[in-house]
Parts: sequence; structure tokens; C-alpha cells
Amino acid sequence: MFSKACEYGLKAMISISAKSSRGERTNLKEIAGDIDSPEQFTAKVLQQLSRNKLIHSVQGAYGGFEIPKDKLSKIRLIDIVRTIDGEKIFTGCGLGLEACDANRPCPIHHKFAEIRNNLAKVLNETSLEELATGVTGGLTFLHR
Amino acid sequence: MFSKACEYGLKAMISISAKSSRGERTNLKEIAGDIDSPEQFTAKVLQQLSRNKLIHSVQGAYGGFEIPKDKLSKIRLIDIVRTIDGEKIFTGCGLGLEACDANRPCPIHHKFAEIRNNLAKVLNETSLEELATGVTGGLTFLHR
DNA sequence: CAAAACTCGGATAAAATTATCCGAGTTAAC
DNA sequence: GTTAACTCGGATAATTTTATCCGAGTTTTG
Repeated sequence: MFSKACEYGLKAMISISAKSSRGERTNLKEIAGDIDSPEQFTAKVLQQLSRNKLIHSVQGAYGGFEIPKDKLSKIRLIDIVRTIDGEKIFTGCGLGLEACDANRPCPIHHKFAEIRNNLAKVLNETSLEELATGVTGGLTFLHR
Repeated sequence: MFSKACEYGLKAMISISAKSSRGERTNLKEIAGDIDSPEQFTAKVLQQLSRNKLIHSVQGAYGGFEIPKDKLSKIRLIDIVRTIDGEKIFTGCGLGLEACDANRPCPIHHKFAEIRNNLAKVLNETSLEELATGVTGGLTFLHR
């Protein structure tokens, strides 16, 4: 469904959110520990998220990553997925056709439009805040 | 969503179905032409489908691939996806956790279970015959 | 039986994705 | 101002996926 990079990105964002909602800043090592991901690869993903203003990075000692509290309810999963995996998952043809639309649909176009729209809807409706709350409350988990 | 191999497999199966429903046998070159795919890579996918009894292969001159007519309405997209991409797309965690279930769910577990179930439902309900009819009637297309 | 038209399957190559290495820059504490 | 704890980013390596090569076997036709 999502690339590994995107999976790490989503988990990292949720981990950062949980900390940020308590006013804590976290860092690469802590994040990678929380989500059980390769540190350096995760660093690349965090850089990408930082460049796209989804998180705020602070260099130097006691630095790390954080998300301003007022943003927690505004960032949605779809923003993260868009940043890392792009639009393809939302608009791409289920059979990989370069051009596939209502005018010249692939055999599964209509059935898949519905599934993709539903995915987009869920990702669009789900805020980071909501998911961070679940993790903080011990109801959901970011690693096995 | 699906791997390239699976995309080619699905398109190839639809192409073969369209021919088989008219009693025609087709072959690798024709299939790759129909679905605009790399010939040799498509050959590997067809071998896999053949070994798993989803299509029947005939060697030698005038050989090729075909699907017995009585199977056309029985083969569903889910059979093809299972053969090529496996179960992961149906059961795997949206965030890539090794273990993710109702007991120890990832933050998006419940929302994604619904999407995946819907995908499985669509793939399970869609027969090859149905899709081949659309292509034969010029309503849907297997290449750009 | 020779030639042509096919599939089969092992081997290799190319490309994309995932993962790691490491030197450099930034900041806080002492 | 030195050290420790960080992020940044270019370079490289490993792995997986996608694509191609090619010799061998099968079958039909003439």
C-alpha cells in the first residue's frame, strides 16, 4: 500500500505528535526506537518531512523534532502520504495504465475509483492528534 | 497498490479471457502487444499463472495460452492477485507492523481493516468473464 | 526429418527502493 | 572555547523488483 519510507514517516509523525502534545521535543534516536525503524533511513524521511514543513527540526544539542501544538489537529494523514509517496496512490490506475479515466477506463477503473476515494477520505479525515491520543492512552501501538 | 507483475498478470488474464470466450487461443507476443507490456517479463508472469492452474499453456507451434470456457466465470480477480502478490495486501498492516491485530492494533488498524476488506470484497466479486466482456465490447481498455 | 512457431526456465542485467556510512555544521552546557 | 549531543546531506551499499538474454524443449506443418 504505502512505501516503507511512508510507513516510517507516518509512524514517526505519530510518535512526534505524542511527545509534542505533552510539550516534549524528541530526537532521531528516540523516534527510531519508538517505531523500531533503521535510524539513518528514518533520518532521511524526517528531513523530507521537515523540508515540507510538516515538522520543525532543531539542530544542536538538545535539538530534535517537534510539531507546534496548534498544528497537531490540522495535520492529516493525507498530508504525510502526499509528501512521501506522492499522488500516485490516489490517482494512479489500478492496472498501471498511463491514461485511465472515465473516458477511456481500464476494466477495473470504476470499482477502483471507489476504493481509492474511500482511502483518500479516510486519510483526509484522520488527524495526527487523534492517532497520537490512541498511542498515549495505550490503546494503539507503533511497534510489534 | 499491486506490483507491476500483478498488473501485467491481471491485464494478461483479461486479454486471454477475451480471446478464450471466442474460442481463440492466444500467445505471448499477442498478449504483450494487447496489454503493452515487456514480453519476457510477461512470460514469467504467465508461467506463474500456468503453474498455478489459472491458465492452460500449450507448447509448440500454434501453441499459446487459453482458459477453458467453463472457468471464465469462476476465476476472480482475487485468485490472480493471491497468486502473484500473495496475501500481504489483504492482511498486512498499513504501517508495516509485523504483528498488528485487534488485540494490539496500530493506530490506523481499524480504519484500514475496512479499506482492505472492501478491496478484498471487490476482488472477490469480480469475475474475469465480466471484465473480458467490457473489453470485447469496447467499453474498457487494456492499454493507454 | 527439417523448419518454423511456440513455451520453459535458468542466468544475468538494469532500475528502484531501502539501508548505511561518514564528514560537516549547529547548539547547549560547562 | 571545548566538548557533547544533535541534525544535515552527499555518497555508497544492499536488497528487491523489474526487465532482458538465450539455450533447450515441444509441437505442427510440409
